[in-house]
Amino acid sequence: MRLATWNVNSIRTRADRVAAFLERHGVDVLALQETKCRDDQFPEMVFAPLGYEVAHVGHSQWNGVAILSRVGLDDVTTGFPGMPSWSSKEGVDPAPEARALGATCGGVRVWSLYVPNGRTLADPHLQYKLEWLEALRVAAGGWLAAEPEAPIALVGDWNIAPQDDDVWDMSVFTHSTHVSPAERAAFQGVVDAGFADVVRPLAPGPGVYTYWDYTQLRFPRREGMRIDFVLGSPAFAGRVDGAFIDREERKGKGASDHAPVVVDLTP
DNA sequence: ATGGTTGGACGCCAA
Repeated sequence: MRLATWNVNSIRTRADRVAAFLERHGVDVLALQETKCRDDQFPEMVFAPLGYEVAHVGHSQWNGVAILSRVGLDDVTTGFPGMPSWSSKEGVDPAPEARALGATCGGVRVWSLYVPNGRTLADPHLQYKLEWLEALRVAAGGWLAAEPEAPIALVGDWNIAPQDDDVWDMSVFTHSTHVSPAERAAFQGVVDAGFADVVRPLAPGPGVYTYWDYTQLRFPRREGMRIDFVLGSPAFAGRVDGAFIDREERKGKGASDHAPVVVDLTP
């Protein structure tokens, strides 16, 4: 089974590109982040003829996560237990955002995750990000404790560069989110709960990234960040026999600022 | 070249 994750940065703008990606690589299950649409706006009609079922949660023009599968799509769950809420505006009650979607596809429990950005070190959004990751650690740890042999994949845009090699120049990030000790500790907490990065061993750095900012010619300058990850439970990780980052997808007109991350599982 | 991308709610916020 071939599983991929991709922060697509608007599914409506890039539906054709996503369809071409699915066909080109024979992807069975694709987790998407930043679909940037409501459920009723998701272009399911592009993917149904190709044989993919779609699960999506999107409340507005922000966030939005989906799972496309041609090997079954069961037990769809929106959000995880304990997931924090957020409101950017004073006077507006915090509510759960469209940042987590779970489904069982071909026997694998897949979670499409869009971790909050954090914005700046002083922004309340960073505290939200840390609380969100802590709640995920607790929830995912519980799933694994209940079913130690379950193949579970936590995939998506984690908005964290766990290692110095995961950015092109650490000196640029001295006062930035994504590399702070608190964020890295929150990421490590999920790893310590039993979920391993299954891609890094097969796509080692330095200089291997999944995201390049649209500005400052970051992509042609090869100035990127590794912030999109496939974290697998022991049963999942033990079945991984291939992985790559599709850097070609970042090229050309109409590219997302993220590249897809692809993992192959043995049957 | 007095800017520098892109996307979505079309005026600015978010990344």
